[in-house]
Amino acid sequence: MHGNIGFGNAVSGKLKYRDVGCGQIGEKDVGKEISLCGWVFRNRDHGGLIFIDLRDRTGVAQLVFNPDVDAATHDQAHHLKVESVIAVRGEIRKRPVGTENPAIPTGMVEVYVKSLSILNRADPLPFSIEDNSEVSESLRLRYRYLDLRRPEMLSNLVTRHRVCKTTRDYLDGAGFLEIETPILTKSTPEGARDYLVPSRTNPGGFFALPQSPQLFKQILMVAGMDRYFQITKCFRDEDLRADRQPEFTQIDLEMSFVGADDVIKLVEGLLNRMFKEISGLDVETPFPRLTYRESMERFGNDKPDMRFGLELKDMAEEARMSTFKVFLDALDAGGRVKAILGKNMAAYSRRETDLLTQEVQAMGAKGLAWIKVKDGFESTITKFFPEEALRKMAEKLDAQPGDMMLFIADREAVVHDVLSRLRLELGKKSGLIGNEDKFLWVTDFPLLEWNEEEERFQAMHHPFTSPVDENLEYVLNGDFSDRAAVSSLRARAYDIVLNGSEIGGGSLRIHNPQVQRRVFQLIGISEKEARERFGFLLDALRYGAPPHGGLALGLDRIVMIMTGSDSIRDVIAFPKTQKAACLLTNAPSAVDTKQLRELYLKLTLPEEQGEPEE
RNA sequence: GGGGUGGUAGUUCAGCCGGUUAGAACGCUGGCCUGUCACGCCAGAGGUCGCGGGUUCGAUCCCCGUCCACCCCGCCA
Repeated sequence: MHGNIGFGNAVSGKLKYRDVGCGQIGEKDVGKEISLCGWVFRNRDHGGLIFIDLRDRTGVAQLVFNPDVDAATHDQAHHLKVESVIAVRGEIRKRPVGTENPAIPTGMVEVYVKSLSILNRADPLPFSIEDNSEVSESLRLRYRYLDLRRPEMLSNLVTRHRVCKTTRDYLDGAGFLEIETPILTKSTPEGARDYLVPSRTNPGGFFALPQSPQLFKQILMVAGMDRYFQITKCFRDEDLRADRQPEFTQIDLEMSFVGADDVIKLVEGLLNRMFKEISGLDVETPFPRLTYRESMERFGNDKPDMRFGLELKDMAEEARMSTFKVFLDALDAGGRVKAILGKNMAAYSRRETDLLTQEVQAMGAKGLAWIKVKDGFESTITKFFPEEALRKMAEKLDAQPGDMMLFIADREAVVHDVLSRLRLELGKKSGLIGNEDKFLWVTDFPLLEWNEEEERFQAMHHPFTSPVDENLEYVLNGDFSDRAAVSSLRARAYDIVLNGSEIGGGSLRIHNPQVQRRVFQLIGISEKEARERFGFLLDALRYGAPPHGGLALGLDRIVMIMTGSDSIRDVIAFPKTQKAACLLTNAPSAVDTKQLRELYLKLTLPEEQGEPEE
């Protein structure tokens, strides 16, 4: 339980509600007369003696109502409803020998209640306040104030608070200023869909809620703030997942006159301290680093879970030794043949391998090739391979008898995508995932990625990310029609990955207006467009912009991992559903036409589904 | 936008291969109980089977549509 609350000073008018928290009484207090407040957690009415567990944020205390102490109070207690809020006054006594409860911190003592006042009588609850209750999520969200009474939810919010507190302490100590940036801001072109806010005072004009404070923090660097941070909400109007909310919180920071290593070192220090102070874990720094390229080659994605092996192995050489058309065709078409180890999967039945094949097909692969390793090699495709190739492949994968080798041959993107997902699944299934937290930096991201639909390049990180020094000359003077050259540009960007989850990312920014213009050009933003959308940034870069860079950490995801939560909703006090609705307040909801008129808005809803009228 | 899982008492679930009175546990209400801690015992109340339509003599069950929650793909620089 968190912190020592100054309950002794909690005075409202002349009435002193309570002396301490329920969880704070102990043997040291035996003999004292005190006041407690809280919620009726459990009610054990023996007719004569009545035991009530009184709960507040600090814990639980057992109250005893004895008719011999005060008959009227005892009678009152007889009618107490669960989750009612009460205040009691009574004497702390040691529990009789043999009736102590070692399961709770206050279990050695109990409060003999002399007087009781019911501050708020509770109706029967829609669900009970228990940690292990499996109530439907919609009910929990609708009655969030009840859900949050569960100790587990409280504990999650306490952890969240402590992450914020540690962050503020650490960054303050490192010379950072906490500065707020606007929530009503300008719509950005690249990236996620914006949440829009119409402007009454500027008819037809819209604010957007920030997807991140990116531009403002860069402007703060130009303003000479040197080191900025903020724990702030970001908004993205995209579809939700178990670890994604439409509004989420970032620990956002930016520093002047730094290189990537400075930012990385600072963040390693922050995370190290967080995990030490909150989880009691000593996270080793510096964290390992992988380049994007290496991460893709070895794990198939840019946020590998480093808690287990099962690395992807390139099998092009062995495939070339074979006469297996599927592999050869993939290679000839410029694709890849790679494999992963299926630990202890040689016993798979035909049915099971078929199921696995269906799975990878659902992920986008054309098929799955497999070779079981027993005394020899067993598969319908071994006949296409010389013995030497089979042995080499087994060696690369460190396959032992009893294992199975799993191959995907396709375009590189498909091979990596499918195998990385397969790797995760196999890791989980085989119980190979260790329980030690594994941090990782992924560096040297491509500057741009090709967008098939729009047939143009777009920024992989964001358009303000600096290219690496070696690419600066090309960015400033090169010929952008050379797609291969443009594709190979790399960014001074870095992501921080924890247990296979991207918990943050950042970069060194462009602080030269000419470079910024050329990058806009690369991603197909015209001079005119750049002016309209980012004129203020381009201007700022002309009036003394220091080299700067920073990073943003996903607070919700960090707290999720620290608390072992499966859902981001369990670490947010008032989260939204998968449809981005708030079941507590019923937002979003319709507004009346007067409000719309004031904002110069007219609705054009799809055909009415309410009244089936002709 | 697509795929999947679920929706039956206040809650968590069972059930009904279409049939007359839809069950359990917990909770709730009343009673009994002076050492419990998920107290115990006895009795009782409690249902639009998510919603709309269809098939049928008859639908909680079958069919179609729809809404809600969750998981995933697309999407999320």
